[in-house]
Amino acid sequence: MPELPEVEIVRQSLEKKIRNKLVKKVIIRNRNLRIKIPSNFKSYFLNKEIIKVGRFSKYLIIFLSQGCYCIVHLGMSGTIHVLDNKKNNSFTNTSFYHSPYLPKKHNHIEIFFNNCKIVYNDPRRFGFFQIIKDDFQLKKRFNHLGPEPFSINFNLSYVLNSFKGKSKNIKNFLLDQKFVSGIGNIYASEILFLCKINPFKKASLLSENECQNIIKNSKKILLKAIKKGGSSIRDFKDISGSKGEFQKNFKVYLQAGKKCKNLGCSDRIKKIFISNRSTFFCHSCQK
DNA sequence: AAGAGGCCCTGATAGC
DNA sequence: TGCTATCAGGGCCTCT
Repeated sequence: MPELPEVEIVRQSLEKKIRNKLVKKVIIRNRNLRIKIPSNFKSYFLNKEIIKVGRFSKYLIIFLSQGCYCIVHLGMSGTIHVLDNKKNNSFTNTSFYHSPYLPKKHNHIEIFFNNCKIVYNDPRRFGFFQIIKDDFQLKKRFNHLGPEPFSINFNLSYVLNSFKGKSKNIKNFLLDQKFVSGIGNIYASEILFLCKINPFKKASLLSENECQNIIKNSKKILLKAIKKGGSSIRDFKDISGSKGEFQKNFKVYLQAGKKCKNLGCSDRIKKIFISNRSTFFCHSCQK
């Protein structure tokens, strides 16, 4: 589900809800996420304050008082829900008003505050919560990831240098988090359509101008998606259950068989598979 | 050693 | 209705 824009939407709404709040109670219902929840997990949250909620790439970073962090990754199907406690008097489940958006199954983690609780739901359990004990470990944790598209380090010389001598196609490069972090399968297709570059094209064959376009349009697409509240296909919603709007702006993703949206093009969008990931493009516009 | 593919897991949907 | 097959927004691991 979540690429950088969706995670950023979750971050923004989550921070408003839990910043500066004290954790009163934690319930773990299923420890078997992608990274197993350790037995001492609760102690890092209990009676700690949420200093802020940050993000790098597709990872949320919960800053906990006393210098610890909790990294949250939503995997493919993870969602975070906030439920307000309008009675404000106890921590039993029934004291929280029912949220119509909260699924009945797969609510693995619940973190309680005085007047609300957050619930982590993840049917496929590809996501995780991971405690990071200090700044050094935090830096190390993200060491293998490339710059975000917004970073000044994601520039022409970096891109040209990364592509040099490589046989990998550009679609796989955009999905490679070591190269650039935060782009996933939806936005990779959208970016390449905007750049008019064929997803199969070997990155080393891209012109300087095409590389500039990749940089420019990666920023453009992700920023626009954030502005629209992310993309909601299937089940992405923000923490209060509102859907994003960017899926209405998809030019190629999930548009197989439909007419290309470029003016004057009468071709239809094709769906193909590259490295087992669905890829959408216009054969006429993307060379 | 770069790069492709399999795999972790459950649910929704399509087709019979 | 109910079975089976396929696919899904990620990322790590293994094999070639």
